[in-house]
Amino acid sequence: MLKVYNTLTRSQEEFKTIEPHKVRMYVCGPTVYDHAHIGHGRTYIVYDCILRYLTYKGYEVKYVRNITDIDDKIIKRANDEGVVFSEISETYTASYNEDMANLGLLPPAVSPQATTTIKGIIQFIETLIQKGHAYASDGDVYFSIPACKEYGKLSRRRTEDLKVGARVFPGEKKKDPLDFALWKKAKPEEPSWDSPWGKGRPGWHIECSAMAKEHLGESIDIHAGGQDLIFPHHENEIAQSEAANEAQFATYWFHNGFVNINKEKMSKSLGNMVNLKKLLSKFHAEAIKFYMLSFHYRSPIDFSDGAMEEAARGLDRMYRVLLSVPPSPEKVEPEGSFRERFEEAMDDDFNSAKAMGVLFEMVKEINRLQRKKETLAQAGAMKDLFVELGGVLGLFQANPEEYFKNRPAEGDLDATKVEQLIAERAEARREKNFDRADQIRDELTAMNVVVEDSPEGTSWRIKG
RNA sequence: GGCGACGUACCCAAGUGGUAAGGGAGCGGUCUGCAAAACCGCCAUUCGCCAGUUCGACCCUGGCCGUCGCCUCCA
Repeated sequence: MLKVYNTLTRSQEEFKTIEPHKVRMYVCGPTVYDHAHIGHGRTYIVYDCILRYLTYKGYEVKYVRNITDIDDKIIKRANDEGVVFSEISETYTASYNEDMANLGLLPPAVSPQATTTIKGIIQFIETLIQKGHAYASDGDVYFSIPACKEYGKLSRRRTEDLKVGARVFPGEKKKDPLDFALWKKAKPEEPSWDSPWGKGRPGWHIECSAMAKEHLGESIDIHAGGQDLIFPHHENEIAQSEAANEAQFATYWFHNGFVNINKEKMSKSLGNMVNLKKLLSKFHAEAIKFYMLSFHYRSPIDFSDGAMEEAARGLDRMYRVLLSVPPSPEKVEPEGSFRERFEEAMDDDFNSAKAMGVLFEMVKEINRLQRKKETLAQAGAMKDLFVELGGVLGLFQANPEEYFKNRPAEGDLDATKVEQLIAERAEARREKNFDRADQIRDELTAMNVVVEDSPEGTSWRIKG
């Protein structure tokens, strides 16, 4: 039985969908004003894993992950660079999509953009005004917090507490300091769309409510995102959606932990941002996934190069199994309770760290079984299960040979040259000229190539 | 100030009211021309500190110390 932690109730609950065997899942995507960093990477890796596990469990999942392509930060960046806002949003949307693909994440069923949902957003706002939850004010439209009794139920904040720090700034047209903008009147030179309130653009929170409704309906099973979105973003989404639809917005709210650098939050001002593309150039995509999934998704991660390298070594150990064990000739469920234990871990609020422990135990068992001819078939059967379960975490999607040879390495490696040296070394070894053989190995080591001899011959890989 | 999270071996990291998964590193061994990989063995009497509840707590309660996050844009 799958149990999940729900931020809304702050407790673990049995997972029950609105419609049997179907899951409607919405994940807040990025605001595309810069390249994605590893924090984005973690978030989308985590929900990719959850998507895969739900699918493994037999659910038909409709996964929606939006792109916020109109926002203050985008406009600011466009102004700084003297280009139109769409140039910024298009550039970084493409960059983001490229990163997601390179990470090997399953594409969402729909990846809606704010700028193509304007009609739905306007309708949504009109509904809120009609129902008395929003008001127009000189070209802006605000959501009215005093009219919203349950406001604060997700973040567990009381409106009285929030008011202490909030105030209305000059130029704002709010009735209450906590009211937030649904529609923002366009300033001169700003990108804008026509609306019943004049030219303007949508506020950040309303777009997610509108996109979720358009693609998944009024009530959804899972709404997820980084834990920083709990307040105000998700709190506001709940307020809008439940006021407009008069139905529960999302049953389960998942929030993943942050990626910190040296125990500090990544931020531009601290200059400690770790760019996802840069990381992908240094490590195999699956090593990054492996690293992220070796933590519980709700825990913070203190990222370090050392830990990342360690993860890469761990994944190497797993891939070595894929390389060395022949596939089972027929599909048989191997002995042992590995599948059960893997599911038990994942059923426990997607405990991928625990599930990876099971995977490592399988590595040891497979290696044991493959040492003897009489148990080689069993090793193959277990390897098949190993690959299947690893696949649920998004791992083992690469060809093992290529994994070891095409991995990111310092500089370019001339594979032909390597093969040539290996052949030469094999010849030297045949002639028992071990001095020459070791000399060649040293040469290869200098090229970051590890040579391994076995009864079947010599293989090589790039040192991880 | 309000809300919240965390503190487990050298490092990373799961975890449970009944006595600590897994990985990395290290050490010893098997194998190997040498190595690598793999396998076998060793590696926390102890889970920030103190008190309480309990037959029994690392896991429950309270206090303290430390680290961090949200409350303004943020995955």
